[in-house]
Amino acid sequence: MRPLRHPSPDEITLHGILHALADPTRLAIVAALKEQERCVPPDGGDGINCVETMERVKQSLPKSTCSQHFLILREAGLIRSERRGVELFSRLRCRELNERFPGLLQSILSAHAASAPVEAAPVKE
Amino acid sequence: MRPLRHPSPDEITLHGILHALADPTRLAIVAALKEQERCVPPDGGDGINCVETMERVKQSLPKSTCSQHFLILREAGLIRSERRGVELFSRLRCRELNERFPGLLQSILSAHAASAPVEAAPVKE
DNA sequence: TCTGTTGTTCCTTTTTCCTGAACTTAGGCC
DNA sequence: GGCCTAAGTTCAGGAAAAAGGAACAACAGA
Repeated sequence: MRPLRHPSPDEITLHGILHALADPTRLAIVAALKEQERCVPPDGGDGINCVETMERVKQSLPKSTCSQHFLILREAGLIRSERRGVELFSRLRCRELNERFPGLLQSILSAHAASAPVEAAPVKE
Repeated sequence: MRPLRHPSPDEITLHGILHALADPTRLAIVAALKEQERCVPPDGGDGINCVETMERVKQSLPKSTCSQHFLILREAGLIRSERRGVELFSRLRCRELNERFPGLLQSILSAHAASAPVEAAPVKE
């Protein structure tokens, strides 16, 4: 099991971020982590593990696919992950991202929220 | 030669935009069109053709590849293209994009400008 | 009409992505 | 300890997407 690699702020590239967020699943994961951060300030508590995250995202994907998605998000510098026991807890690197590319993550997540409204407000029948 | 298809504002998706801009060449094209718009207000004049755009981007790619890039940008709703004679003139759909996803394009282009400074200001030796 | 330029379409090669299967790691239970 | 289970990881195969060459279409100008 190789160690978790996290890029330093100046190693984070715009291309890496856009590529990571261009995938709907990964964007949903990031949105879920952001929501967690909003609910459990400061700094989103201790993060969420992969299973819990995928449940919130309401997608059931093979474990290998999830692992890849989290790897890409981590290497893009979007999330910081930490192994605790057998689990992997991740959270957004909001502060660093906002210093590196001010407003970028916020505007993408706003656009995401606008185009994919929360399912907590479903259409009544 | 099939007609040029442009999505209406509400057909424009965040995923389409992020996917289109996740490619370095396409991001550079969009940045070049934005720069054109800045130099020739309002609305960037009549647009730039593909050859001229690729020259500003300082990339020499096969024509087929360029054609594909412009197609993807167009179908994502980022640019509006128009055939005039044998040429294809394109320009950014700034206004519509900003109404659809406020601040999104601006923050991406700002991040791009920050991470890839213009080569007009090279490091002195 | 002929020629050169611009861009498109098609098709093949290359690259990237997805996923099932086997594996690693850690915790719980007897 | 031995065994089992759950959470992720790694790897290899096939599927999907992107890149690029070649032939083509459309127009302008001589």
